[in-house]
Amino acid sequence: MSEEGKERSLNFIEEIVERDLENNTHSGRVLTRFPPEPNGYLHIGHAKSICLNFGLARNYGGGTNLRFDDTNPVTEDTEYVDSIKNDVKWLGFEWENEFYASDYFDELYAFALKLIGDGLAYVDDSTSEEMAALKGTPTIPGRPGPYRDRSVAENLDLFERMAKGEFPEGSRVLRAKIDLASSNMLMRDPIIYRIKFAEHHRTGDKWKIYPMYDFAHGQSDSIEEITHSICTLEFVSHRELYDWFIEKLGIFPSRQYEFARLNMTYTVMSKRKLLQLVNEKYVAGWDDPRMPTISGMRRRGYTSRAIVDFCERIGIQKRDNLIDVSLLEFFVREDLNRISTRVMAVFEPLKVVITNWPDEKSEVCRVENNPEDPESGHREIYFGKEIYIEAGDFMEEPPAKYFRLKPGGVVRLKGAYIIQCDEVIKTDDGRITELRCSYIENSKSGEDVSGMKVKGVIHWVNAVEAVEAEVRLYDRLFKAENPAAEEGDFKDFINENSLTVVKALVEPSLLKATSEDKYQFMRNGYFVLDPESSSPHTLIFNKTVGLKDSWK
RNA sequence: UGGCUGAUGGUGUAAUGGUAACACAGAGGUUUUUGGUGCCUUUAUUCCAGGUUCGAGCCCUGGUCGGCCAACCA
Repeated sequence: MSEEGKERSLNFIEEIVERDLENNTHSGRVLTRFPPEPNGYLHIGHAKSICLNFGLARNYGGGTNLRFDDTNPVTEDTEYVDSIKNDVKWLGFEWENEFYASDYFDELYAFALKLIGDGLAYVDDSTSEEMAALKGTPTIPGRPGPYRDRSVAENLDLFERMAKGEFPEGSRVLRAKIDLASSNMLMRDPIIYRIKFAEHHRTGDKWKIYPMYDFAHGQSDSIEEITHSICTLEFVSHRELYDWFIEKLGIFPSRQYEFARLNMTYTVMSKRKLLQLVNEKYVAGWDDPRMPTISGMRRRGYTSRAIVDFCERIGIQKRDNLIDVSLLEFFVREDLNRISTRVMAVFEPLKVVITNWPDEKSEVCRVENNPEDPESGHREIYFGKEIYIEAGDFMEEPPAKYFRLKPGGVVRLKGAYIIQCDEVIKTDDGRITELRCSYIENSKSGEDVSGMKVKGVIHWVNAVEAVEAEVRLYDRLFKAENPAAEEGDFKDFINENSLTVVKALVEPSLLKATSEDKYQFMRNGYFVLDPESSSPHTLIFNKTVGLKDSWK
């Protein structure tokens, strides 16, 4: 993937992998995993993790398991499983195996039994308040509770009966017996199993007890013989526990490494917050084009290539970061510029009548589909007596250096003729309703022998063949650069103008658009058909991102 | 006030004891039948204080500042 001749420097995880390869750790095998919890849709932060995990495997001849971390039946659902699989595939990655932590519930249960047998786990009947009180604080060590020294036999009996559903939810837990005085709070006898009677999306009502993250994740890694288990920084303090279980259980020594999660300006990146936006209807759903979700970005017209390029550019590190969303947009534009079909669409139509054009005459114009791609060919559009231009492309009293249309001025109609503005028609109250222009006869695009030099080129649509379309314009979802870091509720910083809907007139070639096709509405931005459209009668386009605009 | 972890332009990322570089963003120019693209130029960086060294962004010591940890979430 790196440019030839010049070697890309390795990030710290690649260095670890290369060192392991050199030392023949795990016989030179590299197996990573991507472990989402199916309780929400994937976002751009997950894309970073996906690119890391799958990219590592790809570069070092290994594989990546997709493993759903489904240990909490209360929040998880198959809808999320399906969306996650779809998003990973769309990003262009293939997993070695599709696994579920719930596949391992029997083994995990056996692991718990072993710990109890070894005197390393016990059943605690305390309430969560009592437990919290006995746990101490970071500066005050915890104290043992009354159940800590139960016999192995009693623990075994109680735990088996928990599993059978003999005790009510929340009445007892299984805890690892480690060190109540540890400076790491997670080592102060962490809960490893709790009672829940909820229906699990895969195991149904088979289980009445479910393992906690710390007693499922690392063990799942071990069972699959994952060599490099990569997660985000907030799990650093879990690593001590992760290693403790591997040692006490005597299972495959997977190793955990942590990197900084992605943060991006003007959005939020936690599933909890995104779920709130969905549930409280601030957005239309997880795939709302304003969401930082993979599905939202896809619907908005972002390409997987742009997202993958972005993830590669931002790198992997351990320091906290807040990445400028304009970097993502740069990669989106870069990709779209080379692949999108150029078309014309007018958002705020201003009627132009070509006075010296014969009434019924329609003339074909041949326009390039994509100047960046010689293979893309041309298409035909028709020029006629009555057209629409963008209202903003005409100014009655323009500032200096304005080189679009003005009274008495000339402008090139993209792909067609040069016109001159002869007359401005207004209502009584001064509103401009129509322009009367004349075209320059021998100035047609491609066969221009007029000798005129025209600085301005504007887009247009022919009144008789233009098609109406709804266009959804998006702005950032939040007004604050880092809403999650602001004081108070992040929702107070929602940008209430993040969606603007306009009616546009577009060229008829758009009638056959699909949501796979990427378009550039010339001089405006990149657009994609929304899946809600039912062509040909309700065309709906999403604005992916605007063109850069150096005119102000 | 415990433990863990981190600190390089506005934002990211490199430089692995030897000239602080690349990208984005900003500014300016040029080309252009998109005020797009391309091309060129430009602004701006090692948290602080000591130490080791011929030489420190990098190593050592001490500070400062940020993040994470006291869910029957992951």
